[in-house]
Amino acid sequence: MPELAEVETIRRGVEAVFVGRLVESAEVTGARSVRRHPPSRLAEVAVGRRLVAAGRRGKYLLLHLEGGDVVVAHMGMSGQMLRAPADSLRLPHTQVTLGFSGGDDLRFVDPRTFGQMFATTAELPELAHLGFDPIAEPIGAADLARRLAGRRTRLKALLMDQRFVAGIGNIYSDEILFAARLGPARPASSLTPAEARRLHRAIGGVLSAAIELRGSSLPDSRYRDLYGETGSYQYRHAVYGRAGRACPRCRSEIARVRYGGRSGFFCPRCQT
DNA sequence: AAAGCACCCTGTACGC
DNA sequence: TGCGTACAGGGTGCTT
Repeated sequence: MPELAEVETIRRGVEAVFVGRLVESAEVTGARSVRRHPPSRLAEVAVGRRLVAAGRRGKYLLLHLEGGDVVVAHMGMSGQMLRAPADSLRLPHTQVTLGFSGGDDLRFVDPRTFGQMFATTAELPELAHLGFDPIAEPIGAADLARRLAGRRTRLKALLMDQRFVAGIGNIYSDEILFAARLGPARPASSLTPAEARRLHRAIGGVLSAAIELRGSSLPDSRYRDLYGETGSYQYRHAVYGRAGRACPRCRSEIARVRYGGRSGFFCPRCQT
């Protein structure tokens, strides 16, 4: 399930491989993946345009085209963005194929089709709801503390709320809260200044470390980078998916809880 | 404002 | 072996 760290890894790959090349073709083989706009729109906007930059906002990958338009991709639960030679066989569930000059495709493969791609303008109106990006546009600890103060919701829910902060999902919210030694059900407004600083530090620290290790590829997750390689941050997970196992800090049992149909993991002893 | 839930979807794991 | 079912969850939208 690609979150900020995984999308950032993909972004870096796209930047290294495709920026500067010309989009020569755009083929949609999965209509649901481009459901936001008419299927023909992607090709109309992208074909004949050069890719000038690869960006990211939260979990959204941004392909900036010559002339200002942007192709946006969200991987959803199971989406992969893969580099492949243009003449190679397509994997099952290949939804969109962008053919670039030089003979390489950028292919969007997504079995569960929760992800999507669409073309839009440089102002990105579809992404206007997103909160700050903790890596691309971080805020200070005092600013974070102020924003937490007005919110009575649980910390985990707030970290996963894309309108509050963009890019954090189920895995990294759990890992961040463990690093900050804060319980997932703590009301955001209950944090002391010291706790808010811990949370601020944990957000930056966990996400930076996860990017460094090219994201998390869990057995259940389809996440691969542009080259089809797994990440390795899953080996650093302290709590996520580790119910019943020992907390790396205090050795007590990691607990699993459910909030609104989603599971969360935390150490009841370390995280208060 | 916050929380819960159904929905979209398919691969995987599990029980019988 | 094979079939049916539960489960996984990001985002959206609706209800409580």
